[in-house]
Amino acid sequence: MDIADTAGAGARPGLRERKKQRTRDALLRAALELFATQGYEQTTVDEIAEAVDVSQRTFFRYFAGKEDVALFSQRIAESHFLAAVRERPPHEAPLEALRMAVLEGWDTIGEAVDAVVPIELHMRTFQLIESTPALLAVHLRRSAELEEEIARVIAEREGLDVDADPRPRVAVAVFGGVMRVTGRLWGAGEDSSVEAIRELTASYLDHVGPALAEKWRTE
Amino acid sequence: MDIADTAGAGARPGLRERKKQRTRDALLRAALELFATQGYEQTTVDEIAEAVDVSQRTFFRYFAGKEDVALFSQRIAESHFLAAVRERPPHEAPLEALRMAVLEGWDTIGEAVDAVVPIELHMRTFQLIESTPALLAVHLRRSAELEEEIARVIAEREGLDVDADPRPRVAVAVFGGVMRVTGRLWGAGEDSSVEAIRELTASYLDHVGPALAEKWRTE
DNA sequence: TTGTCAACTGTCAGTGGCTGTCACTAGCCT
DNA sequence: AGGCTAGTGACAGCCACTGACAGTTGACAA
Repeated sequence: MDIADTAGAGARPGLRERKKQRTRDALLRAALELFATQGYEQTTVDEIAEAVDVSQRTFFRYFAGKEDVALFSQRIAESHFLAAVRERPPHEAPLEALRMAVLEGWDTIGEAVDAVVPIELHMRTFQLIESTPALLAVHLRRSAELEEEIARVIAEREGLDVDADPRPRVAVAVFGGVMRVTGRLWGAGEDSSVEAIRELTASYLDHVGPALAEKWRTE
Repeated sequence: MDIADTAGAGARPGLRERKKQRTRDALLRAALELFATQGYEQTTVDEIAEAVDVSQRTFFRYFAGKEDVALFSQRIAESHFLAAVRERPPHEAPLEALRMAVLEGWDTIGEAVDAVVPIELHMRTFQLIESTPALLAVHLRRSAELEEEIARVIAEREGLDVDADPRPRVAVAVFGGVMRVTGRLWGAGEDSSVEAIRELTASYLDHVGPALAEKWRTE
């Protein structure tokens, strides 16, 4: 038994492991920085690798592909949100739980992401994704996968079988639809702050009821 | 003035045009057939071109890329659905109009698509899209674009400004969310018939109300 | 009919994302 | 100290896609 093995959370991984972590980190930041300044398509993998002074081959050993780097911090945000949903008190109605989870997710996104990437860069990357067709496509597919997971969580909360009762998936799909619109609109807008998308989300969720009403005209 | 010019709808385009049409058609069918039998990723553009006996370069003159061919008949289906929405009587509530449009869209999908591709092949391709990550991603992005267009149509129906009132986009997003789930579930299931997805769609749309309810447990 | 023009096509060369292979270097562990 | 192996670079190769150029073939007028 070794000291490092007993050090618990503060365990210092070996030199090899630390080096790996540094390389992955450097690649990630270099990539996002390049994407943000030159655009995604205008940046080649060779450039990213060169900026970190490793071979292109090594880049592909750390990331599955160019898209993978671009969407890396998004993945963290996704699991952050998923965790928030799981922690919602069981007495809340499904849609209320989802609503609270996103809002709280946005409030605490900083702590979750900052360890890997500065939030400001994360948000700029989010905007980049919304305006880059190739990235948006993959992002949407992954969102669909996330929705499936969330649907299972909701079903469990309510003690239902996802495959037997359509409501979990429908509820999550409805919710996901609204999230997508807000993401798009936020990305197209000027204000790239976290607060901006948080408020937009809250506002749009409030309009789900009215949007489903039979008659929209009030007079 | 030429006979061909006066023949109206039955106008016979020149030989050159006919040849082009035949090539495009041959490429499309060859591609879909190959995709259906070997899978999308296992099929190279060279194979498709070779099957039609044209150069690879020519393939790219007809289609923007490999994805483009795979999603070609989908595009027709999309505009078919969009047209159906536009033709809905103005007295229907937004969500009702959307619901009717899809259902009617499925009922008449045959006439719309068959001119270019046999429906059976079209439906098989749809399933292929759902099970091929790269295609699904692009499909979802295009669906998002379609939603934007539909939101404008809905806004116009109701005499609203899309950018001022959130309801059109929210309503369409909700609807789109449900459509996506049904598409996914249908794709994962056994029955690849048009009727199957039509019924699934109708059923899931009926569950939007219940899914948004405060309490799901009835007892 | 013939000749000119423009559209369509094939060939070739090249870029960029991505993968397999293999030899070599450098942490790790005894 | 020395063997083991994870991690890396160099190289070769596949595939989607693009630009450039030259050859071919319908379209159209003289």
